[in-house]
Amino acid sequence: MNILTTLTETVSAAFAKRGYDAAYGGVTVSNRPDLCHYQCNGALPAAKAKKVNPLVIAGEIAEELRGDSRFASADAAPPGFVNLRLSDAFLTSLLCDMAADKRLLLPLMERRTIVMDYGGPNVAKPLHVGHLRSAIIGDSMVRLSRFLGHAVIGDIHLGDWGLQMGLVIAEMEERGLDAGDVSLDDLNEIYPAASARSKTDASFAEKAAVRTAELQSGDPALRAVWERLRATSVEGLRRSYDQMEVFFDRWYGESDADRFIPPVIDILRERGLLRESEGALVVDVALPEDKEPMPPMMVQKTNGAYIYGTTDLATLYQRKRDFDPDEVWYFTDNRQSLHFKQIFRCAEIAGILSGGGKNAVCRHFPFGTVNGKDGKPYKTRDGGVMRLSDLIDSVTSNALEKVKSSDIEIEEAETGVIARQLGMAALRVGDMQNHRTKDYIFDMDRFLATEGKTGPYLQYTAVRIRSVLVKAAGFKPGAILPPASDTERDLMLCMPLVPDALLRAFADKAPSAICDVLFELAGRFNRFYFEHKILQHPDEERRASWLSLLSLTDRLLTVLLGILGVEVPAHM
RNA sequence: GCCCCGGUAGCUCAGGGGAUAGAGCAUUCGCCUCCUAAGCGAAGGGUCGGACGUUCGAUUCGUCUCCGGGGUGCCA
Repeated sequence: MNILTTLTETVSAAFAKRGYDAAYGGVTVSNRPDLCHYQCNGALPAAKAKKVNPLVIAGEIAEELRGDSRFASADAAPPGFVNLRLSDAFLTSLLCDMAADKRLLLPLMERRTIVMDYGGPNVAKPLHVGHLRSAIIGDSMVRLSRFLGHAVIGDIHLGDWGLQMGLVIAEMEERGLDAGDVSLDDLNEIYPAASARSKTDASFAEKAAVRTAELQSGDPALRAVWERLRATSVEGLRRSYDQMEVFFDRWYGESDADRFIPPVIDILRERGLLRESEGALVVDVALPEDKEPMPPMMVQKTNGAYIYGTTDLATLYQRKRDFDPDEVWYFTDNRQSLHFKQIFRCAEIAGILSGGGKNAVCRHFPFGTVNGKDGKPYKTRDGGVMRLSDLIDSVTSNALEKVKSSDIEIEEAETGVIARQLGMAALRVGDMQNHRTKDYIFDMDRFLATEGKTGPYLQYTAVRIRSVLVKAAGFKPGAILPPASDTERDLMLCMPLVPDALLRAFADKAPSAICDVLFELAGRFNRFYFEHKILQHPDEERRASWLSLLSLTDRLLTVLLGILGVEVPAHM
């Protein structure tokens, strides 16, 4: 059980016992660590409701809690705070329990089947930083959800069936290229060129639209070309995702949903939801209570081709049929918020997600834009889109320089692996320390810096701990003892907050909560480490306790970093 | 036009009705005869964009406003 829930239950019971609403018993980590470890502010609103002095209520609650041996103190403070300090004995036994439990005292949650969509790469375009965000947030949510007990199916959902394919095919025709001749690099050049051309050349744009419609209607020659292009692209995508250690259980694409478009259209037609509008087929999804504009969702374009809304709907149909999930989660750019609202509503109205006594819930978890130092979307120096593969290469080579200039001697053979681990940690933590929903500024130098709140800092902390544990191989770890200093207590007090951070990250789909607790834990450990010379300590029992505390710290760091997809290097 | 999301220290960001608004970077000053100094400590630095309102209490909630970003049917 996590500490905040436990304490909230205790304090709520105290409120109830004194005749107040138990809902006032919410406990939070104190914002005045000099005064207490945890606090409850509920006496203030409780007093407001009853029109009495809040300090009196706080006093009653504190008195109620004072007999509880888990607290070293329970005090009322003006104007009406209840301040709680944990006893060293309770804190120590809590950590002993934590050390003995593989799951860090977190029970498995009720198992849900969740399909997660965190890829969305376009097979005609190279990966860029936007895909990085989707990939690492999604990947972390997969790892976290599995840790908490859920069944997750990660799907890359390739963008392989839209206008982008028609554009590429049309451009290849113009250049007289055969699909077999097109390499990954060619493909990465052809699409932007075709996209640009379509904006100035109307007849070319028309041709691309026609090719798209033909491909979607099953033209065998185009299908063959498309298959070749797709294979070339997927090979490159796999390489990038593998480098990042982002994994998917399914490599389905929009094209795999194509065969489910007819049944979906049938459902929409049977239910009388389809309407012709300006030559296209649309479904009305607006509700009377909508405050924001809610245009109808387009299902079929004037020229008969389908667009991403249609394939997304068909994909939902497929997911319901194949996985019968409880939930479907999407991690994409927040610019697609309206789009997802539309398809979720459409799916709901059409009943695509119901059946078998289970109604799948769809949720979009949007994220902000990755910007450069100028605050505008991240670009290369010459203003082009920064390719993810270039970015990874660049961060890895920067990391390699740092590894080579390290004070620690590292074998030549290891440097490459460590550089990749550091580079990916820099990218992942650099991204995820920002709240998911916000834009952030991408600054590789800062992410990879020697000092600061970075992925490598967290890794370094774990590396130091492991180094001590290796050197301590001759000593036996023993039971964790009550803290011998303030810095040790501070370290210990941080540990029960780890399960809460995981639950918060899950509730908000925000890995930044995990980063927060990691920096707190690592910072407190480094202070402890600086102050106490573990291996030199004369008292055997104390030393044994510290070794156990180190092991627990290491395990907490490793679990948290593992959920963020960050590995701990052997040396650094 | 309408609708979303931001504006907190020089920079990058936390916090989100309550106690003295916190980190990291940068700046200045300290700490390796001792387990990895990619570490630790200290100092300076804030009218929480602006105005009004609700409240015992607002950086946090509401209204308006300024600035920035995004969305608003045949791209994804």
